[in-house]
Amino acid sequence: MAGKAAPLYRKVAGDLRAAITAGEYGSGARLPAEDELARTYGVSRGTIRQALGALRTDGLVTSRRGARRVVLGGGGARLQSFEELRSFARWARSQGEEPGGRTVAVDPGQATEEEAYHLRLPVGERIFRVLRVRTLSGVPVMVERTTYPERVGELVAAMDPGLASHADELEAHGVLFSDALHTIDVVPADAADAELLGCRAGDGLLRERRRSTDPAGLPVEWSQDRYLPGTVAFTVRNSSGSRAMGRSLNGS
Amino acid sequence: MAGKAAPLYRKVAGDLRAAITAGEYGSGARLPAEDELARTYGVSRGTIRQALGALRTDGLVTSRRGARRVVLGGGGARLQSFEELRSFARWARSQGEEPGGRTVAVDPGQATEEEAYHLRLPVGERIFRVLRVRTLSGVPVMVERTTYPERVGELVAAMDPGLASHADELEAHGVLFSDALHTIDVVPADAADAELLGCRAGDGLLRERRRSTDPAGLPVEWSQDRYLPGTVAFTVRNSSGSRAMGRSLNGS
DNA sequence: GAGTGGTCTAGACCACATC
DNA sequence: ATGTGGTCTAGACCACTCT
Repeated sequence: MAGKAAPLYRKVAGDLRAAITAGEYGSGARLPAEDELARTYGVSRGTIRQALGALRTDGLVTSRRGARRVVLGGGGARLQSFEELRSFARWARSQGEEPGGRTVAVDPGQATEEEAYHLRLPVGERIFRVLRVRTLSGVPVMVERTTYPERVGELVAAMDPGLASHADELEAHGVLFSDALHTIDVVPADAADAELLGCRAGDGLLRERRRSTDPAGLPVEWSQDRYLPGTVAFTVRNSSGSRAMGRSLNGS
Repeated sequence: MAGKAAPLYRKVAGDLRAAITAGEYGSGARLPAEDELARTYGVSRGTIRQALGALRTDGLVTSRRGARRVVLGGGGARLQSFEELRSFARWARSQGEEPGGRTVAVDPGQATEEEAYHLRLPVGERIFRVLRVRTLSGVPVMVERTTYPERVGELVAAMDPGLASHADELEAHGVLFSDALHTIDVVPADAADAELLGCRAGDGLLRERRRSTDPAGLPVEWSQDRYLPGTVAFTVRNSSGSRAMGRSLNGS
């Protein structure tokens, strides 16, 4: 079964990515020139540039006008290359971990001002609040509090409480996750966190708040995840050219 | 004095960005088609696409084949748009805060295995370790432990201990920061952190570890910053198309 | 001065959304 | 059926790096 034909530039990017991680181009090595790559792959320079652009935002190579591109990545060691927007379950599987989830509560309700703001709904609109505990290989590592707009919440409410991945199930129902804005900080565990995660109240937890939207720009979730210290870390790459990250004051 | 001529696509991107934040296109509004923008700006469609690509990675607009682009950003409210790779001092100033710094210690030494790995140097190579306390409006908010390769460390060692921005000074000496890989997690404060930040040992601190490289791909610093809870949060955007972020196991 | 990446153009075809 | 964005081509000129 042939998959849906990938664009040319993705094939080229995949090839180069593989060549780099396979060690054909070590750290600090210089890539072939764009014109040369265009000849060897039999495509135009524009396509090569599109592929190299992807490697650039992945942080695998640098580029500066006038000089050959230089390989940045792993000096022999593995530097995990992260793709796309990933749900907890998908990320866990990609790490060779077994993701689990237990839905503690699903409550319909009316949007507070904060929820309404993040979901772009009128205050008081019907929403669903879901509280879940997420596990890796059976060990609780994260508490997830998510607010869904009604149309999405209804789907979630109907799911098996032990389902490992809500995201997969939602996509099967046509709810797609396209863009997300994340805010990461530290917050003390409250009583509920402490009980669910088996830590002490007041312990510092790694918090990720996230608003996700579908391809049309409609918010599909507003979530607040709290991770036990030492279980996960977040990684971000950025470049002078491709702005992808920032700090912000307070946790507001 | 005319500034160095900005590329066309940046002007277009700036124009559109301004139009969006000025409210000409509210949240959910549809942008003009690429062809129309190309005509109104008198440039080719490729240039328009380059500009729109920048807005896309900024998280200002979505895009899907077949449909007009949709504005994502703030529903009337300010959604701070972060640019580029920023030093602590520059970021603070952009937030209207007064950044400060106090260099506690500068020690020449030999690279440990970890330092050597991150700076891509042989173990035992000469490096400089710098310990600084960073303040906002005079209040300590962060402890910064940075390891520099010798050529950079020598410059830092010669700087005024009260200098607010090492990055500005380094750039003036031709040391440029181009790419960075950040890892964010939570770590308990040690005795030194507690004293310098005025918290208790064991308190959870927000930790950012960072390796920065120059435009040629050479590492220029390996840093570990520890922030007092509640002082800063990190924000990240990502999309299905432009991969920019990931989680990783452990803090290793 | 030769090589290389950054920018820009003018056109083409296709897949998908929308009406 | 039409409009729109995604992909691709083939050229061009310039700014910069390297030697």
